[in-house]
Amino acid sequence: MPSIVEVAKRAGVSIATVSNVIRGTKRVSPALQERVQLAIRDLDYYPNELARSLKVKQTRMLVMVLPDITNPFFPEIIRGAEDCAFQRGYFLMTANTDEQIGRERRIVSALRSYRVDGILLASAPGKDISHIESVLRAGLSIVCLDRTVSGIETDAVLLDNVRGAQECVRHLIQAGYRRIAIITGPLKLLTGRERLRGYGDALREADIEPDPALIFEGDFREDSGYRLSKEMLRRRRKPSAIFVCNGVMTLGVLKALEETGMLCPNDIALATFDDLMLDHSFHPHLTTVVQPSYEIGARAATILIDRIEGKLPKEPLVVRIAPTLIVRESTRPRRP
Amino acid sequence: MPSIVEVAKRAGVSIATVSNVIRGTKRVSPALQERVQLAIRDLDYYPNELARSLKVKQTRMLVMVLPDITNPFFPEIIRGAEDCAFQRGYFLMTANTDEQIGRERRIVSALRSYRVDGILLASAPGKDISHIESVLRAGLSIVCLDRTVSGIETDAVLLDNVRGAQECVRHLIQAGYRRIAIITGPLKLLTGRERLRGYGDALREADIEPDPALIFEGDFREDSGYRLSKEMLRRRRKPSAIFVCNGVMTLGVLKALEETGMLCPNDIALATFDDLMLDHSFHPHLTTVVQPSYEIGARAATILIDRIEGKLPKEPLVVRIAPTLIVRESTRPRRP
DNA sequence: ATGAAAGCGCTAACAA
DNA sequence: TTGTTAGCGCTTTCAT
Repeated sequence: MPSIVEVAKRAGVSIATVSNVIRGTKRVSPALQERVQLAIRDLDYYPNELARSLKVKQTRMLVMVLPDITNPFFPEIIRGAEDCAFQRGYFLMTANTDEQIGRERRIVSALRSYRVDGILLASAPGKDISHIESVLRAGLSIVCLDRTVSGIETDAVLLDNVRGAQECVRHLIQAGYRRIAIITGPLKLLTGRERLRGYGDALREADIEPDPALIFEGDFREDSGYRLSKEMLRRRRKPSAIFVCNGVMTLGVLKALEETGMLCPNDIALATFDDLMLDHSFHPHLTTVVQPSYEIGARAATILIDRIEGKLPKEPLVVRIAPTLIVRESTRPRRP
Repeated sequence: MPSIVEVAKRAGVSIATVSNVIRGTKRVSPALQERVQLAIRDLDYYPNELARSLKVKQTRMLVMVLPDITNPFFPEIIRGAEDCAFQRGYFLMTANTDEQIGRERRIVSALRSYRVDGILLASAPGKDISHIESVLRAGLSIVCLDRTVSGIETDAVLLDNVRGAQECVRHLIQAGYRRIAIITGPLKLLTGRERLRGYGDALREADIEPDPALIFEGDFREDSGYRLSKEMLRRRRKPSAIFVCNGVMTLGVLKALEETGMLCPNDIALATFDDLMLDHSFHPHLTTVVQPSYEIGARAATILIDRIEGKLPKEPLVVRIAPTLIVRESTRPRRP
């Protein structure tokens, strides 16, 4: 790999001149420009970003740290963030923690050593958040995504979970359902708690007292959807509708319904968070709270870069993004 | 961010000593070790990997470049590669090209400037592959994944596509189907061509002459699955079975079946590449050629690192991974 | 066992 | 306009 010195030699100029034509920092005569460009091409020269970063103390590198790259909810977020980063001259990559706080710590440490400019973080749940605190103290910018790290004050882009859940359950009520069960996310996650709150709000709004026997705490994984719905369908007093708090769990619920031989929406209505591309193939099509994932990613990246570039006031900025309810057949109005 | 100098000062030693205790390169007396560790902790010091990399000319950074992070086929590959990389002391991240060769070029350029040690590449299709050639010439290691870049000789980990398709179609034939249609991938992709070949091989093996009217060239996207199966189902002489060459297109096929009111497997049998987690929710469960994605990722990373560390003979190493056929209800044996 | 110092490839302040 | 040079934070050779 040639260095700037070799380029300079070949072009017969100083390294400062090479640097100037590359970065356009200073005026360089057309003749020299030409010669330098030629040398660069001839040598197939790529500036060493490590050296540059070392000098200017910024890498223009951003990393999105995700808990579970397998969750189909994330890819669009990445795309949104990537597009935004690129437009503003940053480079964005992705790293995966597998929901393990230990891996998250390791990754964050590595990113610190690589001196990335900023981190987009959907944190794995865990009580030991010292790695986040210390990275923040060190002056690295972090924007939380989808979930916050509790106990940490930082910029964040979150879905308006309460509202999404509320609108969805409200719709179920209007469609004539009253015994509405919920399969929540883990209640140690803010996301989990907020969606449960929206559920409760909608019920009380319609003067229905939330029934603890209809509240099932899942963990956002497929198996919990399966297990919990099996359990609820075994009961004598079954619910007339289920509201599932994320898409992956819904896969489990569908499996349980199939095994139980229950038909949706005739035997039981179903509404869920997250579109999983199932709408095409699964029958009936599911009523869904859709998150604008691309926008979430783009907003988060925008805030991160604004923060890095010092364009934001000191206080943490927390943005709530509104979801959209898409009504489909799985919640067809109930025959009276 | 403190530097090694500050650590040295605080510990009252030279920077060489600090470096030695961090890297364990040389013996350091326990007393000094202690003092250095303390200083590191006190200052919350993270070694500057940029500076280190600049000096030692390696970053221990690997990047997987993917064409479409939205395709559920990739996440497991990432996990496999990540685990392997981590075990061997490398750090792996992911970047996304969106199937656009232009983006791929930009990303590869950036990675070159960042001086990453190696690239795992599932290349976007495109005829201008100069960026790959030049990066290879520069001595950077690349391992191709899932698809090769045609015209380039480099290490690769590929699925045994011919065999996967052949076994699948062979199974259909044994189950009593004879008019078997195929929805292929883009035939400009090796993957697309190989799966078609396996299909043909299986037919000829059973003395069935492949019928051009049953061969439909798709593009691995959902819409082509939808469109092409609509078209074939409109024909007077319908096929008795469809073999779909990837999972995403199958979503489209299912949609078409539903709209046409055709039932599987009674009206038509269905077999497909790639498990999309649909097996739980979609009825009937689909006969599938499953790719061992995790293993593909892990193998690729292993080869890449071995290559980087000079442990491989000079010739490109091409590994074929065997898929597994999982037979489910969608290809139930035909009533005679 | 410890330290001094050169140098990795670049930018930017300064000189010419 | 162009060039010289110090220095970014680290590793490593060579003295001590």
